[in-house]
Parts: sequence; C-alpha cells; structure tokens
Amino acid sequence: MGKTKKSKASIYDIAQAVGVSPAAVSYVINGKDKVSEKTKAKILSAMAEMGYVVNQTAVSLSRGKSSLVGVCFPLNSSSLVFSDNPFYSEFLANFEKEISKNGYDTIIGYLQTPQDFERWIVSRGLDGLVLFGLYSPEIFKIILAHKVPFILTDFYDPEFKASSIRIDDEKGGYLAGKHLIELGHKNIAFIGGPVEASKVDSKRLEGLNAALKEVGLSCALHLEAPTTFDGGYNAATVLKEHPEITAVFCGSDIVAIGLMRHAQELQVSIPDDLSVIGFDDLQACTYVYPALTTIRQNIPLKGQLAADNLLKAMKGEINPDPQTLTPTLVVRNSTSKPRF
Amino acid sequence: MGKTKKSKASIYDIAQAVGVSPAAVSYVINGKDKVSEKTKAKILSAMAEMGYVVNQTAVSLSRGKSSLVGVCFPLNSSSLVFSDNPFYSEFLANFEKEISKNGYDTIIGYLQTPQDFERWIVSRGLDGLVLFGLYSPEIFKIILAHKVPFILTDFYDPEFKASSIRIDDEKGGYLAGKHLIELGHKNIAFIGGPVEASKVDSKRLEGLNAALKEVGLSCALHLEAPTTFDGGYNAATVLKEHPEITAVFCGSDIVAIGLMRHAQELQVSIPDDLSVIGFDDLQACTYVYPALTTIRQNIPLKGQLAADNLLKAMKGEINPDPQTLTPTLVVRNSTSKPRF
DNA sequence: CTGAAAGCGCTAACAT
DNA sequence: ATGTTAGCGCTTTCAG
Repeated sequence: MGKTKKSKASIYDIAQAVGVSPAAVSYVINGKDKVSEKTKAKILSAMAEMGYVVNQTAVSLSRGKSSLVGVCFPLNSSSLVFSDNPFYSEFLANFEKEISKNGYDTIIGYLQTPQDFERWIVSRGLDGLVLFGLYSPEIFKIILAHKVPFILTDFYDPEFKASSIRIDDEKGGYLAGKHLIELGHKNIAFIGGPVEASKVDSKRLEGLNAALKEVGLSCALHLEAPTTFDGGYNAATVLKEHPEITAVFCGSDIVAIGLMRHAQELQVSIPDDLSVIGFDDLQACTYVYPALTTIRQNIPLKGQLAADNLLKAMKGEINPDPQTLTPTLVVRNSTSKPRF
Repeated sequence: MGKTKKSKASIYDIAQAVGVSPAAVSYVINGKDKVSEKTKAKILSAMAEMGYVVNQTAVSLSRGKSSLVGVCFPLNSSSLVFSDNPFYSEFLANFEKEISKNGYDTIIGYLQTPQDFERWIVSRGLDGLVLFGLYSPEIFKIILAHKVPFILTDFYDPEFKASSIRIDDEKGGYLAGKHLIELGHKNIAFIGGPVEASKVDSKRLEGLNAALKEVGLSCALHLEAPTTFDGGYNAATVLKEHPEITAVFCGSDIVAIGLMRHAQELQVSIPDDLSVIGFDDLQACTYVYPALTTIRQNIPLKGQLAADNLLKAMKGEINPDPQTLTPTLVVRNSTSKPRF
C-alpha cells in the first residue's frame, strides 16, 4: 500500500468531486476529446482546485512506458568519464534541455557488467537510450532483446538498424592536418585514445594521414593516451624528447589542454616551439592560454540532434543512414608557423 | 494495458513455474525470510533461468517510492547553469556515483515556475531532493507540503529543519585575503555573483573583509558579475581601468578563469600586473596558464556527502546543524607579490 | 511457512 | 458523450 493516507488527489477524487467517472478525468488529462466541453470545464477547475498532479509512476505502469531515457558514456577504466572530459557534460546539458521539453527525464548509466546494464534498462523500463562509443555485442544483444529504441553517437560499424549521429571525423582530421601543413609543419605528431572505447580517434588520424599524404608526408609520431587531461599531460614528456616535432594534433581538446599545460611547465613554448591543435571545441578552449586552435564539432547541436533523433526513434522513425555533422577549423592561438 | 504481449517475466510467471504464489516470490526478492530455504532456492533458480528483472515502476507504485532523487541547480537567468560552471558537473558526477550505489537514479530539474517544480517532484514521486542555492518561499512551501526529504547545499538562513552541507565560505574568503595580504597587496578587488542566486559570495566577501580589516585595509573595489566565464571575462575591462588594483579575489574559479583570459588579451600580465585568486578548485584550475591559485573546496567530497546526507534524510535522520567543510588555500601561479 | 487478495493511480477497451 | 472495469507488476496485510 501507499506510504501515508492520502497524500495527493487522484483522478478518483476529482471524479467524485465533479460527479463523473475516473475515465472522464483521464480523458481530459490526455486530451482525448471524448468529453463535452461543459464537463471538461468542470473537471479542469476541480483539478486546479484540488491541486491535482498526475502520478507518472501509475501512468508508466499502466502504459508500459516510463518517460525516462538513459544515456551511457563509454566506460573507460572505471573512471567517471563524465567528469573527466567536459565534452560529456556539455553534450548532456544540451541533450537534457531538449528532451525534457518533451516530457522525458534523463538518467545516466554507470554500468560495469552486462547484467547491470540489463537490470538498469529493464527495471526502469527506459523508453530510449543514447549510447556513446563502443559496446560489446553482449550489450547490444540485451538492448535488442528488450526492444529499447536507441541511437548511437560517435559510433561506426553500423550493423544495427539504428539512427546514429556523429561527425565527419576524417574530415576533421584532414582539416587539422591541412592547417598544420599550410603553416609549414613537416613533423607532425598525433595523440589519440585507445581504440577500445571509441573509434573516432582512428578516423581523425586517418584524416590527418590523408592530408599528410597529399604533400608526401606521413605522421611523425603516433602516441596513445587516455582521453583525459592527465593523458595529455603525460604525453608531453614524450614529445619533449622529440624536438624535431613542431606540431601535434590531439584527438580531443582535453588531451590537448593537458599537453599544453605540461609543455609549458617543461619550457616548451606554445605555439613557438610546438603548435597544438585539438578536437571538439570545448568551452575550455578559450579558458586556456594560448587559446586552443581546434576542430570544432558543434556540441550543443549534437546534443540537440541526439534528442531529436531519439524522440523519433521512440516513435519508430529510424534513419539508418548516419547523420554526419561537418566539423570546422577554428583557428586560435596555439598554432603558428614552425620556428625553423 | 501493457504495450505488447509478455515482454518480460513477472513474479507471476516465475511463481507459476515453481508452483508457488507470487507473494512467495516477492518475499525472496525482498529477503523477507518468510520462505523455506528449499523453495527459496527453487525460486531463485527459476528467476535466474527466466531472466527475471524487477519492474521498478510497479514497485514504485506499490510502495509509493520511486527510487529517484532530483537535483536542482540555481536557475540564474534561464541559462544552463549546469554547463556554465564546471562546478556543477563535477559535483553531480560524484553525487551520482555515490547515490547510485544505493539504488537511486538521479534526475535533474530544469524548472522555471513553482508550478513546474511541483509537477516535477510530485509526478515523479521523487524520494529526495538536493537543492543548490536559494529558492523562493513558495518553492519551499511546495516541498514541505509534499513532505519530500531534501538537503540544502550552499545554503544559509536555516529556517527549515533540514540537513545542509556547505563550506566555510567566510573562512575561505579570509584565507584568500590573508594570502594576498601576506604577498604584500594593498589594493584588492572582489568579484562576486548576484546575491539572488546564492549567498556564498557574500560570505566569501565577508571573509575577505575580515582579513583586510585586520591590517587596516578595506576592499578596493567590489564588482558584481554572473558566475560564468563571460562574467569574469567582462569584468576584466573594469579592472583594466583600475591600475592601482594589484590583486583580485573571485568568488568562483570560473569567473577567475574568464577574468584571466581577458586580462591577458588586454596585456595585463598575471601575476605580475595582477594577482588572481579564485574559489572552488575546479579541475580547470590546472588547465589554465598560469595555473590558478584558489581556495579549494573538495567538490568530490561535497558530492559524496550530499549523497550520504540525502540517504540519511530519506530515512528520517535529519541533522539540522549545517555540515560545514573547511576550505584550504591552494597556491599555484596566478598570485605573486605586487610589482610595486 | 505459504497463499489469496486488496490495493497503488491510471489507461483503454468495452459497454451503455 | 460518459461510465465500467480489467488490468499494469508488485507489496503486504490477513488467513490458513
């Protein structure tokens, strides 16, 4: 039974007050247009008077939909990726803003095992899911088994019929490379994350390589580092040992920011000694000094589109062609001509 | 009715399979110890076999509790404060991590009107609430009316019986002032947010003033700016017009970061021309150059304590004495002796 | 130790 | 146009 006596007015209470059936009340709540204007007005005023608020839980149980959507971020190494990379909170803020307009609330999944994952989506009866990065086939089996609409973000290998949204990572990498090349750099390094979590960095590297190849160059050094500030910070040590490298392209801004920070501590001046270009265009790009040149992906737009697409997916409208946003180059102050 | 036929096994299904009543299944699920070991074992194995997952919605309706908690951030000027200030996402990440261990999911409130607010908490049947900053009496009336356990964060004026957690803002301000004074600064400015959203900045200013007073000084300039990067950025213009000011204490790191950024663009060198000290100790403090000297509040700890206190509050254990964390000074590179 | 059954608040056939 | 009623899946008295 409920916890207390009668904490809130139910449709029964208001039905009784007006002298109609609960169904009638339900109809007007849901705009079913099965009630005369007259009784509708009475019901409405009774609802207002009695401070009626719908019980979503009851609606959920009855309708079999929770009005709850879940978002899962790539779970690298048990860390709170959500706070490791501002990208996710920027995305999330915009996603939530958009989807909450449609009556959905968002919960975040902190999932370790496929069992956890299954419990999470089914026990909450999630109406939709947004998935970032890569997941095991086992996870997908679960999602598919439960028929939960989902969209993929920053995902490749489209073996599922699902809407997906990503950006043209290769193009982005190409733009970064082109920019560095036009500046006159010959020895360019790349720092990207481990492939297990996401393939976006590989694509970005491909783009860089394509630009390099056009002018007969190739990537001078490929470093793998976690997609975190510390990942970039630590990579600086390696770069310090390679004075021939005059520019570095980081697969993520947060890595570039960490790198710049440590580079400055190591007395390598940016951009004079080393040009740095990132990827994402976090707000933090303008926090740092010099401001970070980067490949911009429109994060707010991405969040909004993710919401739109998920909304559609939940209505059964799936667009299997990945929706690909075009990144752009944003030149700030962390890149310049090489010194020599 | 439900949406499809029989998407998932219910306790009825597993009861039937084992040859017991649904109640028995419910008992073992909830560890009620009313079932013999023998049937318990059978039930358990049937659950595993049939892939039983509890339906939280049904539990919620039956028990009158949702296992959902809400968090509300101060709603300044219709902006996504959540992405404006990394403080909130850092807090949230840690809060969620902690509270999700106890089976709760978290939803965020984007609330404009008291009506929205009421709908939100009651329709979802939130089990608990964490409130940041200030809210209107009207909002509190609603919360109290619905008896939703809540905790206050960064809140003063304790007219309610509620657990609250905050830091010793005045002490923090004092530490900041002391640091600047010891460095030899005489003309110190303060930049804080508008009082409507939160009183923490006023307290921080009080602390600064206390330190100043000890040595016969007073605050040279008090600027009000939104607690955002842009707020700080714009404030730099004013400071530029006051060359006599050699140091500034910002009520929030994000403001300090914006200020530093613009100051550098305006050719005022930090810390040589201007010492800057912030408050919070965001991760971004180490992103920037020079790294920001700040008053550290342990954000992860705060998130964790908020979760602990809310958990307790939901059990009826309320601690009306505000839990006050002690901030500490973290000296980095944005402060130094004044030039003259 | 075990089961029957009455709710929790709402929706959606199915009558009337 | 409006009402009746059977669920949705689970909890929890109350009997047996």
